[in-house]
Amino acid sequence: MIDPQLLRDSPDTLRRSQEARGASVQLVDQAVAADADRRTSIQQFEKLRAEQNAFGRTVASAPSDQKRALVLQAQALAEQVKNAGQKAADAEAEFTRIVGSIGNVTIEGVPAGGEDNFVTLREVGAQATFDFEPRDHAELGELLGAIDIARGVKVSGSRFYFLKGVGARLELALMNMALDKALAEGFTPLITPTLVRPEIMAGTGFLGEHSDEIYYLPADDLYLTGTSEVALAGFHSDEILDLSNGPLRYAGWSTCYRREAGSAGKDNRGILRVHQFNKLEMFTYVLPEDAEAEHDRLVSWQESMLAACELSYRVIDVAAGDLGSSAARKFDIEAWVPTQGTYRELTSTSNCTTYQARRLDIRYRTESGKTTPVATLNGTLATTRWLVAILETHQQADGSVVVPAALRPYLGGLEIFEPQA
RNA sequence: GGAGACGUCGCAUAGUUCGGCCUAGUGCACCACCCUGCUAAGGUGGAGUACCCGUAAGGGUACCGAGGGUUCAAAUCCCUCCGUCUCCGCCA
Repeated sequence: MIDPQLLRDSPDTLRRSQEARGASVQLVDQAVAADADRRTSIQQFEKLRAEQNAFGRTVASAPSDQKRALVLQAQALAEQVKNAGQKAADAEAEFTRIVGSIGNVTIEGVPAGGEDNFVTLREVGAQATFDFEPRDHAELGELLGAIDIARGVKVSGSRFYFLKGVGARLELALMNMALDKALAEGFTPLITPTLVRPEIMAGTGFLGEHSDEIYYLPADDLYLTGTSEVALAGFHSDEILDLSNGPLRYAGWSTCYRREAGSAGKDNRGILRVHQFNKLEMFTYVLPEDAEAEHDRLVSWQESMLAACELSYRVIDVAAGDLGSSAARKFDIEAWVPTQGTYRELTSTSNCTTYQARRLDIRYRTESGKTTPVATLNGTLATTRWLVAILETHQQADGSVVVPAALRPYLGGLEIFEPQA
């Protein structure tokens, strides 16, 4: 949720942000009107309620012969209070609905426009070249006995797979390397629930535009999370945090589930786009004024992971129209995928400023003792998808794959994945 | 899965019998000041969260796990949900 104060003080800021996102500018004016409406109806209700409270005390202390008449009067007042209360509740709900649909205010410098309007901040590492016809990761995975797509489909349907042998080991190695990286930076590791309640899913903003991306279990009224961000953000919901010793940083590991509705026919081959994968996610709670610096730190940690995997990549500043509603700015790191001749997203890191925290009621105390929302940020440190880029980038003519040096300690010293006979 | 108990302002507790004297008492911890010659004790006062009005001082409303209901009036009565604990059963 945006800061309601901003709505009153500088609605133009919000209008510009909505415009950059390609979202409704008119929504801002509706919100301003709903805010005014809400406040007058609250005033009316509270005034009546105060009268009723005062009257109640006279009724209680009145002699019994007067009580009957007083109660009669009180009944009329109660009716008015009830109506005013209903009106106030309705106005509040309407205000919340409208304000809730306004996206976070984008940060100065975020490119306007849609998916294709991103700005490339930097390209790092040479793109792999081969003096043979490179195999794609699906083929390599089969050759190495690392990925078994056919059996995944047999057991669970399309977009499911088994990681097997060195494939399973590579994924665990990658996750462990990422975890060590996180530990070195002071993160607290968390293994998070992947089934969450509706309030938590709604609080993190995933039930809005992404709702048909999410698996839902009606028998239990629970949602399967598409990222541990959901549980990590919910972790401190309704709490007042102490950030005086610096940011709270969590590294959450979990399996992620995505329906991939609407992407039928897209990335059908291999494990680039699947219904289930694993991810190590960074999530940090920081003071609002430190959020942008923290965002840069998250990106640099991600970059060091890609560098450790010896991948070629670019960092992009995602355009306003392609941000989720919670994000004020988002950097994606995309790795070069040789057989596709293009960059594909391996990580994403969002600065949600105070937007997500306001909805989840996560605050800290300022020096004056007032409570105010914290800023939250999240970013990927490793996912199953990385296997695609790692396998393809480091392949050799015979179908073997050289293991990046940094990963070897996590694979018992294994230096090369050999094709199976 | 069966049976039962419980959820109160940081922590601990009172209040729920029989609705109004609860604007929720008390202890501990906390903050400020006072007193006291010293690691202690005592005194006075303050202190929750959110929202509304107000430049402010201040005033008001709501909150007793959550949401509904009954009532002139709900911590207290009724319903639903969530959670915790104990015992039994079953099973990793």
